[in-house]
Amino acid sequence: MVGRGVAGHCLSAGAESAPGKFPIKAIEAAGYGAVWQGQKSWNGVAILLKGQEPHLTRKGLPGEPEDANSRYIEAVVDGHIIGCLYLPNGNPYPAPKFDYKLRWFKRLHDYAAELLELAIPVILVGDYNVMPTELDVYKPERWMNDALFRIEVREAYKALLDQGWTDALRHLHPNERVYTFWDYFRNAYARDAGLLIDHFLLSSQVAARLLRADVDKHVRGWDHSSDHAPVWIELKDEPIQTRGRPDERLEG
DNA sequence: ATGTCGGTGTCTCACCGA
Repeated sequence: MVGRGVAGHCLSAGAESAPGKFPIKAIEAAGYGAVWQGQKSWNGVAILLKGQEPHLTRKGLPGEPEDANSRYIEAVVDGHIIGCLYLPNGNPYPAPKFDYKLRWFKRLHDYAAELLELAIPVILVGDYNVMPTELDVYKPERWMNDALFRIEVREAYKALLDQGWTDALRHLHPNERVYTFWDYFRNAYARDAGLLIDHFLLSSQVAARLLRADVDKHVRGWDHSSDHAPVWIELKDEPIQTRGRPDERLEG
C-alpha cells in the first residue's frame, strides 16, 4: 500500500521539487495527485497518491521556524498520517552541519511523540541518513566517524524507536543484509557495498497490519538511477476499528 | 584518502553537497 508509488520522498530532489519546477503535470498525467515541499538546489520531499490529491496536514517540523530546509511533509492518506522526511546528512563531522542534524533529529523526536498520542495510525518514512546498527553497513569500521553512523545519531534513532515505533524492514528481516543505498563511488553497487538508511517507522496500529517490506534493489542498477533504491511496505487492508478476535481479522 | 553524480553559476567547465 505504501511505498514510492503511494507515499514517497524525493531525495536531494533539487530543482525537481523547487517552487514552479515540480513535475506535477507529468505526475497527474500518470494518474497521481501530489503534495510537495521543495527549494532551490537542495532538499525536497513529496507524497504521491494514486487517483487523488493527498490531504496535506503539515510542511516542515515544529521547533525551529527559521529553518528553511525542505525536509518534512505530511498528509492524511486512507486514514493514516504519512510523514515523509529527509533527515540532514550531517557531514562533515564534527562541524555545524552535524549539530544541525542532531537538532533536526531532536525536533523529529519531539514531534513523533506527539503523533503517537493521536488515535490515528501513523507512518514516518524517508531518508533518515542513519545506519542504525553494524548490520546496516557493508564495512562499519570505515564509517565510525561519518555523520551517518556516529554513535550520537544511532542513539537518536534508537531513542525514536523506543517511543514505540516499529522499524518495518528490520521487523520482517531482523538478521538479513538489507541495503537501500549504494554510493556512486567505488563501484559500490556492483560490490554490494551498501547502506541501510531509508526506513519505515510504523505506529502500533500500522505495525499490526504489516504484511511485507522490502527494497527494489534492481532499480539501483538502472542507468542514471538514484543512489537510493525504492523501499516499500505492504499492509493488510482492513478497517481501522476492528471487532472480534485477531485470528478472525486475518480472514478479512 | 578515495571515488561519481546532478545542479548551479562563474555558464559548455569548475565548483559544491551528497
